[in-house]
Amino acid sequence: MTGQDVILGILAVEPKSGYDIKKKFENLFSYFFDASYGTIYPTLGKLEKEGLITKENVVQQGKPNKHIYSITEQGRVKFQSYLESDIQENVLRSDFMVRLIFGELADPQMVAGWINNALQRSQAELLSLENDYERMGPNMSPTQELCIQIGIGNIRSQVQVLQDGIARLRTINNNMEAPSHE
Amino acid sequence: MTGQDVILGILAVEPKSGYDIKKKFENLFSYFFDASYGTIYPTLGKLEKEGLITKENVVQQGKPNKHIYSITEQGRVKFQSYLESDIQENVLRSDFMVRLIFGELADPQMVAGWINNALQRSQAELLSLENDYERMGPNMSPTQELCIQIGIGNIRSQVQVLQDGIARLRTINNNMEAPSHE
DNA sequence: CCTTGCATGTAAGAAGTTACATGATTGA
DNA sequence: TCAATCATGTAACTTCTTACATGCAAGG
Repeated sequence: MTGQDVILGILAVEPKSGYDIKKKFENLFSYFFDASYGTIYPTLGKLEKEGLITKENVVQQGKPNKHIYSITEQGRVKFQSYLESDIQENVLRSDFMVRLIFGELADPQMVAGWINNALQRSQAELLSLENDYERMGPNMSPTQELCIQIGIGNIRSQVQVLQDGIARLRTINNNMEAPSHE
Repeated sequence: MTGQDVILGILAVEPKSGYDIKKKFENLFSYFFDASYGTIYPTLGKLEKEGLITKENVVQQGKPNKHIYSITEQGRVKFQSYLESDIQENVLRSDFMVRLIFGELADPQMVAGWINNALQRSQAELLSLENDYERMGPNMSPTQELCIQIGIGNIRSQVQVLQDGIARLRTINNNMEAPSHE
């Protein structure tokens, strides 16, 4: 699975501009995929050259013009062949967890800061995802619901483990900062 | 955080060969970081050239020679500066979750296959991680324990959500394959 | 006036993977 | 005899990010 496959999939649902696609990544895909404009625009150009999508120039008043891309029959075939390919394993890259491995090499105050920071981020992301689910839930397909449930379950578990971990580390060693109240 | 930072960190704990470092990635880091030999060896060469590590040739009998790398004082300073840098956000790339988003564009039988497959993988990884924790737990630092607890919590949650999801989808639509018993 | 949103793109470079190339030893 | 383990490395390629470049309109 590359950016190409995902972009083609988005256009298989409905025609969109590069800007719209970026929006999709920020909303629907944020917790398990992302791509920047530096990927999106060159990919759209490439897909068009290959005949998998077509471009239409849409003039707007009061706003810049848009290039709306639509998938072709060839594009649909290509996307189906992605769906039939083997599933790639999940890849997680976590700076936070790498640092936990090296915890003994770092100042305990700093480690405490990392953990509190991670907890705060996780709590914020949990709220945000739960909010998305409430807003979009009724419009989601069953598998899209499953997807966001996985995301929410993951973060909820992470928040729990971090809270327990902070409490436990505090008893081992009085180095944890008090959690900040905002 | 790049491969460089992590490799330097591993050598900050104790001297190792490229081969040993790969082993570490497969054992300790598997669920949140990985690097191939194609990253490890060129990185070791670069770090040596920069004076952050030193190489020692170790002759072995019955086995190929090893290049054991040790961190220098300069290397330790560099690694500390990584630890003091801002934490990068977690990045997850999940082909499975991408496909769940496009579930409506795929054959329901195929979707059922994806989910059962993901469940089986998750269950296998859960067993493997729990096993690691049992084996290595007593030798782990408190923050390393926290790290593996996060990993286990994540997968456990994923298994739960997938199991519930399979049951729910089965009531919606009689397309789910019976789980295989191995 | 300043920021946000809308909107498209390029260029340089970082980072990493895959496949290739080599070769001895051990155990089944 | 065959596979796995030990062990190091290169080259070509893919993929993606960051920074740059541009510019209008609306709202506070």
